[in-house]
Amino acid sequence: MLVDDHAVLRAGLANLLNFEPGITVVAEADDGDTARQLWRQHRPDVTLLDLSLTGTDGIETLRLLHAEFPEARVLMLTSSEAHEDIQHSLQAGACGYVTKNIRRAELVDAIRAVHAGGRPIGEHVARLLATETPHGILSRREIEVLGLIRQGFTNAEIGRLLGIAERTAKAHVAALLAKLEAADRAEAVARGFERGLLKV
Amino acid sequence: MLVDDHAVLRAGLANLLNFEPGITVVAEADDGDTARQLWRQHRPDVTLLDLSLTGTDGIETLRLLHAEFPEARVLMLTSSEAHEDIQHSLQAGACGYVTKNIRRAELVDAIRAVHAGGRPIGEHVARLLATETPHGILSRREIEVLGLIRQGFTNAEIGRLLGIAERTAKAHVAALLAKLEAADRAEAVARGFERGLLKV
DNA sequence: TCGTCTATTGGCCGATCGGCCAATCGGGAG
DNA sequence: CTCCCGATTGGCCGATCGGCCAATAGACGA
Repeated sequence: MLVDDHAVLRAGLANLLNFEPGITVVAEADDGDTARQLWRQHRPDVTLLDLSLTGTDGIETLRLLHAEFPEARVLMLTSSEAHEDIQHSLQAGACGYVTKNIRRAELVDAIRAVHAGGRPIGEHVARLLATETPHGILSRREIEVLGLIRQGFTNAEIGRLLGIAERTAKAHVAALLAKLEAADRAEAVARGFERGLLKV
Repeated sequence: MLVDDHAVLRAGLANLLNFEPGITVVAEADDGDTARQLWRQHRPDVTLLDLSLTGTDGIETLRLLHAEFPEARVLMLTSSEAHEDIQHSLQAGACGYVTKNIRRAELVDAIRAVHAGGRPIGEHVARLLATETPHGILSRREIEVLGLIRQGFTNAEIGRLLGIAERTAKAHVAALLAKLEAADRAEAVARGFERGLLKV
């Protein structure tokens, strides 16, 4: 089963995969809710899932699907190379993770590996996981503050909104800037989006 | 000719299009420079171009290609729904603009329309252009500055990087803050992501 | 050709930011 | 029962920001 919000990619991929012996695309979905519904009907051996879906995002869809059907075998096929996306996907129950830059043969290999019970990680992705080491995870308070920074609030306003002193808000900002390795709040917001802490 | 950084999409699309009578994929490129080089060799009737390319981006590639070969007929095929991307693509010489959510038949129609001299705008895209009325679309320069803000650069650094005065960088920042209705650069970055001007 | 839009630059100024130092307190881990 | 961490607060200060005023030149569409 294919789950991707790009109809063009789905059509092309379906066409391509149907030529592979032993592989048949039995269903396609362009959003998470449809995907889970179709899964119940078709029980596909393998599901290719994109992260960027309209409505329920890919991670959440994966989480819900996995909660309902722990036996579902899902291979993430996405363009994101974010460390968090990989980690969250695998933690949410994905069997594998490959990027869309993968070549045709490698994708087919990965699909067969997932079907056989393996947990393939794209070569490219594996390299990412090996090298990158995030310096620290944000506390809840810091994520909350980051959400307010995103909305353009000053430290004083953040303090007022959270019922704390401006000085304390500044401390939280300083802490999250360090953890995100950001030079200022603007870069912190960008890092937040990149790490999946903030969503569009 | 196909220009897209996702090998999976190119492979699928090529496979699919080669089944359409009268359509043959003569070349594929995954970056802008390769695209222009291949165009010189193959002189394709129609070029499908994505906006997100590594290195020279899609708009710049389009601009360069159009400057060298004004007769090139390019159909933008991308996932961005940002007003700026649509406007800038058409101004840079694109014959048409469709999103990857388009269905197979519509894509084929659009390709034939471009070949015949038309300027097709995807149904979805047309609706976007008609309905949404943002306070103002960002200029290319402003988007460029926004990209630097995102990376945590100060106005002085932005000026240095772009070879302009700090004062001018400040003017660009002020302009984009107004257009994005953002209180500060942090909110501007967030708005940039929300509008699809910035990508993860 | 005219007017609009964009890119460019200047000065001035109060508000805000981010960094550095240090401190208390409560809670979870070992 | 300690130790470490996160949340909280304080003062101080140079750097940076964002707003307001005005101006020139080139490009592009009507």
